[in-house]
Amino acid sequence: MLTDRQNKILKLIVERYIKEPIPVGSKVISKAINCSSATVRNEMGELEKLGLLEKTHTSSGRVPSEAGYRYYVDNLMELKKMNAEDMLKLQIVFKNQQLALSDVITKSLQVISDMMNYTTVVLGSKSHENNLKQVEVIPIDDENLTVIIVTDKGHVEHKNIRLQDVSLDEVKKTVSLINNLISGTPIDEVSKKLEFEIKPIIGNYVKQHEQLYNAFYHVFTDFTNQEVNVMGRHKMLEQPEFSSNIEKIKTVYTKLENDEFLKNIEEDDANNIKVYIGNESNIDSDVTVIKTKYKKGNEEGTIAIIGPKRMEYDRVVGLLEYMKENIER
Amino acid sequence: MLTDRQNKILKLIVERYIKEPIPVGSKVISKAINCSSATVRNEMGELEKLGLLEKTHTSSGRVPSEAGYRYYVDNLMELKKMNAEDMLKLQIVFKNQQLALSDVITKSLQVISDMMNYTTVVLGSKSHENNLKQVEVIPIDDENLTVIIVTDKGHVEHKNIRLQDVSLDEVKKTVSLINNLISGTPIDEVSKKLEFEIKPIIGNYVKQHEQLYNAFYHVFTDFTNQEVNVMGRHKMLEQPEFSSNIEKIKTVYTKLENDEFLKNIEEDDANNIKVYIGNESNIDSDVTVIKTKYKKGNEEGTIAIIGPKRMEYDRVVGLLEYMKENIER
DNA sequence: CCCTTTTTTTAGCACTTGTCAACAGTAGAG
DNA sequence: CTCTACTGTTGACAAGTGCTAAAAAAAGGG
Repeated sequence: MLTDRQNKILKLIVERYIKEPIPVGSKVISKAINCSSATVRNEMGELEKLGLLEKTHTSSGRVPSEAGYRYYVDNLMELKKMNAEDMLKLQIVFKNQQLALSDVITKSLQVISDMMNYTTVVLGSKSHENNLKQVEVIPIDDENLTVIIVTDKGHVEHKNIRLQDVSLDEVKKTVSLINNLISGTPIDEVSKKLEFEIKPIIGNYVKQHEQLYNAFYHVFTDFTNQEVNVMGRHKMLEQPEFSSNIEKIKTVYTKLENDEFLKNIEEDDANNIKVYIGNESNIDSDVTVIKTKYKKGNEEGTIAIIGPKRMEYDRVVGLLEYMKENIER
Repeated sequence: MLTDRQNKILKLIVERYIKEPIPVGSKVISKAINCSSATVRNEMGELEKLGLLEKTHTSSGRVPSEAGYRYYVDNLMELKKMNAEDMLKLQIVFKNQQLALSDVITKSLQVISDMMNYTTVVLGSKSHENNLKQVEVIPIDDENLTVIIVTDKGHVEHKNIRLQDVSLDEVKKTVSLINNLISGTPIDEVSKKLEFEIKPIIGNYVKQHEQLYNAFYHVFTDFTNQEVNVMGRHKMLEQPEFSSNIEKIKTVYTKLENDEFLKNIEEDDANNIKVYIGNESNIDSDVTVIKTKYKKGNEEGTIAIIGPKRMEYDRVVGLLEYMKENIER
């Protein structure tokens, strides 16, 4: 357990370092807490022994360690209220009644990325959690048609397919078969069910049944198994810890462009706000991910803010809380 | 007009520099053309006077200038045939009969990005060139529904909207009004026509006509005015000219993430393959864009490959020619 | 006051260029 | 056939540049 003074010092160091990424020395702190710099040095030494601070080299100021940030987030941080201006910007998006929920979320995270200068991510619900609700087709011309798939969680997706020598009537019959026989099935299992429950039936009355089956088969296997939306990737470039290290930029950017990778953000099923600091983020030792799940009716997903380890934790956590609240009611 | 020997030297320098980004000196060339290095130096001096070569500093080897690359592309380059392996990879995509054309193109450019290690871009046709063909609605639940818009160029898009206290019947009537009265209109002008031709009519029989009108209005104003698909942005990071210069990475990446910006690639309406070298690319002095339009039936768009100025022009142009051929037949 | 890191300075190395004088081959005039 | 003037080529050398590693100086904190 830390003393009050140690807590105070640690908090000061973390917040100062977040403000400006230069190691903070004992002098600056001593002024702020009315102690001699020597006293502060002793306390800093103690905090270093506890693994909460570290030095970049033998004789520099201290920098928070990963554990230091963790301790700060868990024990010292005071949530920051949003300022009126930022709140207004978000309310404009929220108040737009015509927008579907998923669009509201995407747009507001776009706004957040710009106002916080961090990268933001929206993850939809996974396909195995989505059940097929409805399939519709719209003919485009004699060869092409659009298939629309609606899931019970409100996820809608469309795909264009090409069919030769298949009549629209045959397609419509097949669609109504699918709607009657396998709606309610998790999207992931639809293609399997198509094979065993639909293919045998259409084999009897559709000439090009193999082709028709194949087309629908691919529509469902290609179904986005989880929507991933990343906003403001380049905000990461502005962070000084990256703009001086090309290798880091490469690894971070490659991960930020890999949807499959970003899906891992959702690994934790907790409903509250989670903070993954440095290596915990699985992206880079200098990256922090803050995320939360949201759930409104039967729609759910994850929103995340990605920034440097030196991120403004108090502002971001406060903001995410505000977002979650606004989404869920 | 350049002499044969000058052409030969310029070609050697460009190709060598493309292979490895180090200024090429007179010795290397002298070996390749059976001349003394002094002779080569004389010729190189001549080429520099003509503005085709330049030096990085007073006493370094020569590097092609922008005009040098231009001359190479226009006069010296011999198109390279694709190797069998690469061709096979693309044929797998092309041979997939069920895929709609736009999906074939996107997928094959994804493949190309991986095999060439360049960034690739697909631009769809612009919204003002697309005319509304058909609108459909699919009810999701009592508040939400999906609107599907189909254009005459085969572009399909769907949007989810929320309507309160509007009956499905009213929506369907409105949709059939739209289909009857304003299909054929350029997408850009649909919202205007909605106001003058649809709004007055539905005002008579729909209670929440304002809301209904607003929803459709936004569906059309939010219609993607041009689809932009970028693949393999991070390939740019691997290029040595960028990985040693953070500023360049920032500017290039910010532009590569800005869809509005990328749309400028299509400025030129030419149908053949166009090469924009360095500053001509409008992205960065070290970036080259090679692009071509394609047109198949009533679908059209632009595909582009973006790489360093030091890009393998012969391979890329050959590849784009192959792509264009395969798409258009 | 001591100590370590960081920055600046310095020196040496490897490389390429430009220049110049010598040289070889060619074509035309006498 | 020979002489001459000219052009293009060659080898050698001095000068300039960037890069690297080592040494020296400066800065900042304990």
